[in-house]
Amino acid sequence: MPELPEVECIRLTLLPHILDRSVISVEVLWERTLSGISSAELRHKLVNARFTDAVRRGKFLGLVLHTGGYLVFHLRMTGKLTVQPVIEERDKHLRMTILLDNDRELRFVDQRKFGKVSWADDEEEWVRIADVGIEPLSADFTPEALSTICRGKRARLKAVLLDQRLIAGLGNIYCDESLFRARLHPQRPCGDLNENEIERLHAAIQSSLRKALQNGGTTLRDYMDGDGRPGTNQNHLLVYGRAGEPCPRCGHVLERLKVAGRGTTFCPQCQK
DNA sequence: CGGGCCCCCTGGTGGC
DNA sequence: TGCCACCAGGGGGCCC
Repeated sequence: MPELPEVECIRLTLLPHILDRSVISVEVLWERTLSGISSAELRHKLVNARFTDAVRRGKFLGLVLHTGGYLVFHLRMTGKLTVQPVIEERDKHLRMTILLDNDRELRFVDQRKFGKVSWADDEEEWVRIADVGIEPLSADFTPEALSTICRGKRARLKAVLLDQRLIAGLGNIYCDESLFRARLHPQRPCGDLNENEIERLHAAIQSSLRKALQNGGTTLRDYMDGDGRPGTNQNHLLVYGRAGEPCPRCGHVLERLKVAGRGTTFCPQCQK
């Protein structure tokens, strides 16, 4: 499940492959992958346009064209974006492919069909589509900023961390990892945190995301970067997917519950 | 405001 | 070996 670190790794690995490449043709194999635009319209926007940049907001990836337009991706659960030689065999879950001017294709593969591709005519529209909260690795994300987000809220901590309108890019994996690192219970009412707990949570969010970035993302089943390579962060997860195993901090058995509709792994001993 | 549920999907799992 | 119910999960929508 691509979250902020995975989308960022895809952005970084994709960029050198698409930079200054022009679009020859566009093929949409599953029309419902598109959101807010038809394949005919998208073809019209893309053919002969040249990629100039790749940007990210939360889990949204924007590939920028020289026309000022943005090809916008949200990978949701199983979306994958790679650039590969056109002669290479196509995955059976290929949903869209864009032929570049160097005999390579930008391919969007998405087994579960939850992923979405959309289009923004300009930066303003991109900002409107990728309308999410503060970037947790930006300079703006200070303990004070986190405190403001949490203040007065009665919602559970995990629900707040998962809310993309508040903090951008955290999904189930990095929520559980961050809460464990911060030694905070996922069901704690958000507004109850004291200053020290806010600081712990702030540091934990940043360190779990930075570590995942360093490790090239977490590959549980599907994730791969723009070069088609898996990440290694799955070997460094502390609690996610480890229910029933001993807590790496205290040895108590890690437990699983449902919070905000998501499977949640935590240590009942360490996380208060 | 917040929680719960459904829906979109597919493939893996476990029960019979 | 086969069949089928069930589950996971990001996010939007809806209801209470």
